[in-house]
Amino acid sequence: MAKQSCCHKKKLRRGLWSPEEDEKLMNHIAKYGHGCWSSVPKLAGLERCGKSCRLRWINYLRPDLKRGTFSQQEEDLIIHLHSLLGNKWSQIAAQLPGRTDNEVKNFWNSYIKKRLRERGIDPATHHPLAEPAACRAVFGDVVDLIPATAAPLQAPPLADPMPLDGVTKLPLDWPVAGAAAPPPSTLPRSSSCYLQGGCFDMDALQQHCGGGGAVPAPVVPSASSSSTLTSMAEAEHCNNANVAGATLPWLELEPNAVADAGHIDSYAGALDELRWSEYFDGAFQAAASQQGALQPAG
DNA sequence: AATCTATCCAACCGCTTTTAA
DNA sequence: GTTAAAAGCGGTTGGATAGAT
Repeated sequence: MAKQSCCHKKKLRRGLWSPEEDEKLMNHIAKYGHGCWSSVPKLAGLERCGKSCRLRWINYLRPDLKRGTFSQQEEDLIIHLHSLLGNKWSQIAAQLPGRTDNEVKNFWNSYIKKRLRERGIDPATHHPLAEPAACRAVFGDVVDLIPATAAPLQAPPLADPMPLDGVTKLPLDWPVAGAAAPPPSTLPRSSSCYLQGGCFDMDALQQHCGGGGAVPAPVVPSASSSSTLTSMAEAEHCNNANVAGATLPWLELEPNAVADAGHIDSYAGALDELRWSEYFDGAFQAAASQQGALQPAG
């Protein structure tokens, strides 16, 4: 027989919370704090299990919750952090003030995942959805720089479970794909892929290219509103494209020329679309052809 | 207007980790 | 060192709602 939850065992209320229950829980915590969660329902006069109370408080009642739709910056940050941490929702949420792990997880599953797939990126690996063989054909041995794990952009095992906390509590106004990045010394090594405009590991790449500055300057997208989806594409491919001598077409676009702020959003959207279509139609093929040119004849 | 379908999100479930006795 | 309880976490489910037919 399947194990029953604590709520089942004690025949406690389940399902959605009523405003009255919320009020009871709020009042109790406001007066006494939560203390031991298992004792909260009894003390607060609720027919819920402590676990349920805790969840309700954390995900819904906490006064410091932000709620509402996620901003572009938050979205960027989530994607970025997911590429580093994987499905560590609590750790990702810890970098987003006022957001809960549940909220971030839901946002990822219902929105970002879909967006990434639409863009041809595997949300699980942050790699293009292209066939591995085709990918290798295009990117050649540069692909070897990418760890063959499920999460290629993932940081190395973290000694501190949450080093990001101490090192880079990233401000939400930080321009993820914008202008100057924070000093590299303040950032996790593995973050360079996004923060510096997109390399998996500049050192490794440099070595791969023979060192001595053979690596082109990192590509720093100029569009202020460009999403991390774009950054990811850059992070995923810019090295490949650069190494292969291809220039990403959108880099020449000048969003600053769009003076009317009211059109920024639609412009950004259009720009995003343009980048992706041009990227796959242009730079991708350019890289492919370049790669082909590098292959021994025959 | 009725029905179907897709989407979103709050809440639950069960497992793991941490803490206290 | 062992054990049980509590807390934390990530995956999943189910209900509400919006949009399409």
